[in-house]
Formats: sequence, structure tokens, C-alpha cells
Amino acid sequence: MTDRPADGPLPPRPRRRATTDPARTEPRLTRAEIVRAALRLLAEQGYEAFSMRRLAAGLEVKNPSLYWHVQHKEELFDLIADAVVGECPLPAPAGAEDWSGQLAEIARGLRRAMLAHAAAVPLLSGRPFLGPNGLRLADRVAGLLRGAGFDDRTAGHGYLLLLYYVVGFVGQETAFGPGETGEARLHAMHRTLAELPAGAYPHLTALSTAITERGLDDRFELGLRGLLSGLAAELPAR
Amino acid sequence: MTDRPADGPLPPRPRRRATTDPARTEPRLTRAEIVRAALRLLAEQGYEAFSMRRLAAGLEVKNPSLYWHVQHKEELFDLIADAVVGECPLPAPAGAEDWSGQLAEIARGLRRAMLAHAAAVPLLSGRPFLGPNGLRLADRVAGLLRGAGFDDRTAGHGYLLLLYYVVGFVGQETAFGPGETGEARLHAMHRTLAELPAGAYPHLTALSTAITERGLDDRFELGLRGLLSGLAAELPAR
DNA sequence: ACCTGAACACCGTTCAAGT
DNA sequence: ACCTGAACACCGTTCAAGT
Repeated sequence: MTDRPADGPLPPRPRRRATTDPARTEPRLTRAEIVRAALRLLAEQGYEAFSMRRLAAGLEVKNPSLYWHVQHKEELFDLIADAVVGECPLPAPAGAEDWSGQLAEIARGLRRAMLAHAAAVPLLSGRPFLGPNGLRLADRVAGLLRGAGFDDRTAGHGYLLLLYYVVGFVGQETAFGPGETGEARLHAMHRTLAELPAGAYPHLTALSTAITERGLDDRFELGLRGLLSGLAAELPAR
Repeated sequence: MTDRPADGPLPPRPRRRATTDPARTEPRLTRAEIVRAALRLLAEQGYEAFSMRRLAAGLEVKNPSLYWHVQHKEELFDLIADAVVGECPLPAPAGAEDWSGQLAEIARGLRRAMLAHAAAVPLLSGRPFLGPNGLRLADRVAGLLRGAGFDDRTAGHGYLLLLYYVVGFVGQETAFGPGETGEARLHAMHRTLAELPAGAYPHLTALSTAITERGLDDRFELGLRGLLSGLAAELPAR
């Protein structure tokens, strides 16, 4: 019972080469290369064009080869997601003074990382961030909150709150397809709201311009501020 | 230019029958029936077993028939998502007094609706809620917040915040597959955290029991409370 | 108006076989 | 250890044709 968990998505299968093997050849594929190629394919062709076969073709390899490196598409998606999360810069674990600002920085960084791979966002959406990079991020956030004086439970839910917000926000802002810019999407959304049958959704139509007149960055900051002040309100003694 | 927008997912194609047709037969399929059957198929076989062909089989119809009622799978998914959202009960639009409590009720209702169709959750995750039920929900929430004294922009972002939180939370709590109960998933998560390489993620491992010792309902309420108090902090005059 | 047969152009994945 | 050929069991979608 001391072996590693069998079902987790993460234990990368051992990639040690047998040292006794005389006729060594470099493997043509690496997990890292596969993930890089997958991100490129996503960027160039979009999410719905992604397939294992296309990915293999891009790597100049027959498609069954991928299955030596990766159990299945889902596992590859786990790796891709973790790679994207890994591009979120983490501030050096500093003092407890400005926890709120540091959290905001992390949130912005995660959003930027996701926007840099907009076509990969749909595949991040429902996925728990349990890859090494995701865990590192979680640990950093948890550390920040604990350092600030939050009790363990609140620290935990603070992390989740932040995560849900960023993933939810970016998920929606990229929902209309990666072809258009964020601002173009905002305008489309505004038009959609403005075109609703008059009087059917009075509050929504009233909100339509207020919601869309400022940019997406602004909106992100607004929600982020609310979220952080909500957290601050639960800080115990101080 | 007065015709309805061509690309929106929502304008249900006109389903009026020609009144002059003499030999009338009832159509064997309806959009509503298709959606119902789809939800049943999801519940019985799970998300990854879902296919248009299986759905057609369940309806005792050949699969191309579906394409007379629905443009493509994506459009069907829009309909399914809206049906699930439609099961969220909306409190009667009451006075402004307890906006926070009413918002919480809506959030709980939406979570329950999603959990009642756990296998449909992955398909809700990245999707904007622009169906009639989604719009109704948005309008109600917006109305609540405006009635409470929030300005239009804050009302808008309040709605989004709530939505992201609920969808994010339920997305994660159902992420490990619909086969297991929520509590079983919590234990699995706890085990995952506890089994992390010692010392690699100190804060996470420290949090692992605190995070999982209370049930998911508790955790949901905690985050919800934080979110609502964050919103309250932005209420202007009062 | 509504449904079907037949077909197109794909998928993810397995597995015996090569090197 | 790593990659391939060939195949299996599917997909979503189209379209001419039936009623």
C-alpha cells in the first residue's frame, strides 16, 4: 500500500531510461514537447479544432505514439491546464503586510496567463488545479492568507473564491470564441442586451450600457475589489 | 435589417405549422422533449457518454431527425443549460429590505438545480446564460441589487460575481465525476491533499483537514457569506 | 413539415508488431 | 524503450429522398 495512488491524474509515469540499454536513442517525443505543441495547435486552430490526430501530425508522428507518453486526452488536458497555470507569476513570499495587494497581483497574473492561451480556457474551466503548478499556486495563496492572520478554513475558502472568480470571469470573457478581441466581445454582449425584447428584462436592459461602457479590465478589477474586501471582513482580530 | 439576429443561439426557429395543411400529423419530436430526453440520458449515462446518436436512439428516432429541431449539438447544449438554470426557483420580487438574504436564496437554488443535474454541469461551465431562463435570473438579481440601492455598474458585477461563484463551486464539487456523492469527493480531495509530498506544499497540507472537515454545504455558505459581505461593503449611501 | 438512408469526414483508443 | 500499421467502434453533420 505504499505505492503511489493509482487513479490521480498527476503522477507522471516514470520516464527513467534503463541505464543498461546499450543502443540508446533520444526519444522523439517528450511530455513537455507534446504540451508545447498542443498549446500551439490550440492557439493556431482553436479549441474545437483540437484533436489527438492533428496534434500528432503537428509533431510529425503517427497518432498512436502519443499514447505512449500520455494515458488519454484527459490526462493531456490536465498537463496543458497545469502549464497555463504555471505561467502565472507568483510574487516572492513576502511579509504579511499587503496580503490583499499580493492576492490581487496573483489574480491578475492568472487572468493574463489564461488570456495568453484563450483557446485553452474551455479546457481549464471545470478542472481542479491539482498539477504541480496549480498546487504551488494554491500553496502560495494559502500561505499569504494564513500569514495575514486568517484561520485555516477561511484561508482555504479564500483561495477557492479567488480561483472561481478568475476562472469564471475569464471563462465568460473568452466564451464567444477566440477569434475576436475582448472589446469586440463586450460590444457584442452590449448589443445582445440592448436587443432584448423591450420590457421583458427591464433591469437587464437598464444595466446594459452601465455594464459595458468600461473595459473588461475595469470590470475585472471591480469584482476583484469586492471579493477582497469581502475576505478582509472575515479577518479575525487584526 | 429588422429581422432577428442570425447568429444568436437563442431565437428558437419558428415552429408554427402551416394552417392550410390538410393532412396534419403531430410531430414526433419537440424541442422540449428532446431536452428532457437529453437530461435523462445525461443522468443515466453521464456526460462523456452523451451523443446525438444515443439521444436519438433514446427517442426512438434516427439521428438525423434531431437536426431538424436543433442546429447542432452546441445549440442543444444551450437549451439544456437554460433548462437547468430554469429549475432555480426565484423568490417573488419583494421589497428591498433583505436583498442579501434573497440573493443567498437564489444562489442556493441555483446550486441545487445544478446538483440535481450533476452530469450536465460540465456543459454549463463556460457557457453564458443567455437563454430565457438565464436572462430571467439575471434580471431578477439585477433588480434586487438595484432595489437595494446599488448603482447600475455594481449591480451588474454583483450578478456576475454571484454567478461565477456558484458555477465555479459546483463545477469543482462535481469535477470528480457524477458517480460519487459530494462527501465521498470531499474525502478523496482530503486524501489527495494529505498525500502530497511532505513539505512540498506546507500550507496546503496544513489546510487539508480544516478545509475538508465540514461538509460542502458549509463551505458553500462560507464563500457565499464572504461574497455578500464584500458586495455590501460597496453599497453607497444607505 | 417532419423524418429517414446512406454517406462523408472525421474521432479516441488499442494492440500486435516493428526497431 | 519508443514508435507505427492497421483496425475497432464510434462520432457530428449533410443531403437527397421519402411521406
